[in-house]
This record gives sequence, structure tokens and C-alpha cells, in this order.
Amino acid sequence: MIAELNIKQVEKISKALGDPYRLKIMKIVSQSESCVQCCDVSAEFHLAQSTMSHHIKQLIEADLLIADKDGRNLKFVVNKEVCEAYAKYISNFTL
Amino acid sequence: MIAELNIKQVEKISKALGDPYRLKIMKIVSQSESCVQCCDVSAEFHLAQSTMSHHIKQLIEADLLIADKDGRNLKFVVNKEVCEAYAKYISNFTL
DNA sequence: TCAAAATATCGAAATATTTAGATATTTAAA
DNA sequence: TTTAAATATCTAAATATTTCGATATTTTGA
Repeated sequence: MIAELNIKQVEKISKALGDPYRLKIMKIVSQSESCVQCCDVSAEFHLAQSTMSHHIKQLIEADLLIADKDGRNLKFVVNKEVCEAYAKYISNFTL
Repeated sequence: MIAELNIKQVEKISKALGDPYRLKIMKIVSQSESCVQCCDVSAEFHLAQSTMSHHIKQLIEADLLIADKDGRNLKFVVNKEVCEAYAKYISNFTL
């Protein structure tokens, strides 16, 4: 269980989510049964490979995705704890 | 009750939250008992008035704050429904 | 070992965001 | 009615982000 996000983390997560491609990546990963790889996600977009790599890196650095290098592939899943902690932080604005 | 946010709205809200000043504004407004005004918030930051105005505008345009012009003041409160809808959208990444 | 696949990194151009100062607008109060 | 207060808008500079192409790295498979 993640304690609480600090404001710097919330800023970074918000920034990571403030892009249409990265939001779609989150959706794809979250809706997939198993781990997803970069090349799976890339196939869905008309973006250069280096651009995709950059977007995915931002999601990983914001801790929204957990990545695991598997051979020459990079697999990832949604970091549920961080998503929940972030959602909770936002919800607290309504108290 | 707000139906569901679409991805464009989520992107806009995330962008609005991806800035330290705007996050602090949300915190101040959410923690205040009553309505808050621009000049109250401005007092907390070392930013030009035009810059504050710009930040607040972004929060209002993202529907995170509801503003109400009261004489020469602009009062605002947190838009709880939108915050909840946004938090829910994020939470759904963990399903 | 060599070639191909998957991803990462670097450099640079294009675009977007942040910020402040100057000025405008609107309203309240003297 | 004049002045001051609160906020908004415009412009331009500074900074950050997005994107791509080229190249590097790592690993698998022939």
C-alpha cells in the first residue's frame, strides 16, 4: 500500500496524463488481460518509434506503469496502487 | 450528476492539474470553508496578477473550479462532480 | 558469428506553455 | 464623478514539450 502522494508526484502524474497518446496507452494497458509491450502499443498509433518510447518513459517515470524488461521486449502493467493513490488525492478536493 | 468524462476532458483536466501553482490553488480552494477569491489566492504566491489570472482561468476552463462573478470579485468553489468523475476515470485504469 | 527485432538515446525543429508588464474593463466607494 | 480595487486581456520573451530521424544498445534466432 502506498502511503500518500506528495504534491510533486501528483504534478508529475498529472503531466503524464495530460496528453492524448499517453491517455490512450493507459487505456490499452489497463484493458489488456496480460502484460503489454511497446511494439503492441506502437502498432495502434501513427508515431515514430522514438516518440512512443518517450511517451512510455514518461508514464513509467510517473509510476503510472510498471515496466519489466523481458529479453529485448519491455512489458508493462498499470501501477494500480499509484492510480488509486492519485485518484484519492483528487477525490480529496471534494471534502 | 455528470455522466462520464470523455478522453478530451480528461486530457484537459490532467493538463490543468499538471502545474504546481494550479495544484496549490485547488488545495486552497478545497480546504476553504467558503468561496475563495482571486485576490485571496494571489496573496499566497509570488506571481504577477496576470499570471494568477491565467492559472485560474485554466482551472475554470477545465471545469475543476466553478466561478461566480460577484461585483468586482471572482469567487469560486471546487467542482466536486467533475473531480469525482475524473477520479473515477483514473480509478478505472485499475479494473 | 551475423542479421534482425525491440527498445533507448541524442540532437534539432516545431509547437505549446509559462510568465510578466502594460493596458483595459468593470465595479465599488469616497 | 473620480478614484481605487479586482480581474481580464494582449504581447512578447523565456522555457518546456513534442516529434522525428539517425544512431546506439541489447537480445534473439538463423
